[in-house]
Amino acid sequence: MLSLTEENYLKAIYHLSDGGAKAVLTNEIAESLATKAASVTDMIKKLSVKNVISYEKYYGVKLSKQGKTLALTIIRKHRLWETFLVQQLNFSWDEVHEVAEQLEHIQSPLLIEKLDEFLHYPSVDPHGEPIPDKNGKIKIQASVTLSELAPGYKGSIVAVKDSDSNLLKYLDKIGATPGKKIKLIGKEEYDDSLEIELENIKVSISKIVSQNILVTA
Amino acid sequence: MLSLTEENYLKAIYHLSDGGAKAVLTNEIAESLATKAASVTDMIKKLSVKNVISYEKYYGVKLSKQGKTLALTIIRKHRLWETFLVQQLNFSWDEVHEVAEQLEHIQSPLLIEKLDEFLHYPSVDPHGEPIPDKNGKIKIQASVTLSELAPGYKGSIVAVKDSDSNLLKYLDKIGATPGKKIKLIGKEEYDDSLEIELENIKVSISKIVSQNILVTA
DNA sequence: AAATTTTTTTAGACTAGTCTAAATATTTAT
DNA sequence: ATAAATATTTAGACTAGTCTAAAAAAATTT
Repeated sequence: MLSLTEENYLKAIYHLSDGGAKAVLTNEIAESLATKAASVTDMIKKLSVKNVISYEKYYGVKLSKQGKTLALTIIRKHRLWETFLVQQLNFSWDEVHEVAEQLEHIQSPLLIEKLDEFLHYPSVDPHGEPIPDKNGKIKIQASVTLSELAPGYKGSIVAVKDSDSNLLKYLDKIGATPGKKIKLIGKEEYDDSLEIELENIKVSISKIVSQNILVTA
Repeated sequence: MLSLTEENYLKAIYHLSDGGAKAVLTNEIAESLATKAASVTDMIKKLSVKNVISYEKYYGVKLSKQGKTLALTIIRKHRLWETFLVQQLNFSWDEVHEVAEQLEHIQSPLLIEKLDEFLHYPSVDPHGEPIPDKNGKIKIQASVTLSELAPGYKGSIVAVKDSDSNLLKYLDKIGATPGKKIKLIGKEEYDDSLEIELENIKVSISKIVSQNILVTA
């Protein structure tokens, strides 16, 4: 059984390691959790003793199989709650992140089972991110960030990476939400801003925004 | 802003003081929270500094106006979540207490507003207990415990006091749920057990059970 | 290859909440 | 009214999680 803080560390490590694929550095964790490297070192030791990560001094951290499963459970809960908040309680997609950060720590497997059923077993959350099933399996939809593509591309929006409320409000305003058809018209070499088309309307978006939009590969 | 622990103390004090009516002793709080009197003394000092209770050494604790409001907010959240779990997620009424104990600490006024609306502003929870509205107002349904009444009484069940899962399962089995019509047929002087009638079926219940059933006055 | 910079770890201190054991106050019984 | 019992508080210690400052290791630059 993990404490709330331990769960947050595990989740951060999962995201920073691209789902457990690569090792994560102490400083990366510290930055992501807005804490200090010294605190991270301490927590890493604790998590290591609990066998949810493996840890080598001055090297970094990798999730163990068990750690990965636990991280996926937390992410599953987070995304199911976000889905509930948007679909059932009429939250807008930019309002749900902070609340879901709290709800994801509620301990009750039965609750999550029943919530999943209530929502008819959704496969993606309101931001297009996949929801792990109860065994931790994720259905990955192949995607690339819009910033990696060249003019001429046609496809549709899969997901939005960042949960920042201002970004989400902006994307909502220009109609850039998961499922929408999108065309890449042009690219400005000077600042890498993109000219895109959404439902026959052309919009220009900055590089940083384009890096947060995932589209069909 | 209160910590989770502080919220639990406040809630315990609210219940033990009959809604803020009377002073509560250190030992009562300790017993109710399964902690030690010394810990209670420490916490009492903290809550006192925060002006949510008033405290006199060797005397006890009373809720301040602000403390009462905060306690009611927590109770409102608890009972709304219980209602959600039973009505929407198909929990049985004996399964909801522990989960609601966690959910009641989620901090988001918007969430509670939306949940209340989603549930169509319920006035009582699945156990018949009244749900405070957003201003902390409670609609009290006049009631007495079954144990106080004499044979010949006819009325209906208002609420069940204890949240113990085994009690609730038992009451469910004999059909003693809020709203049900009930008659008091007889009383056994030796052990104060009662003969009652629920939907034309006679059942005998023990004194301790009768003390937990609230019926219309 | 040595010097410098960056990253990570250790050492020691702090807060919230808890505990045990001892001291003190209050209540109850004689 | 005094003794005994009970309740409450204080004192000091412990854990989880955090921090700053200093030490140590690794990476980078020259």
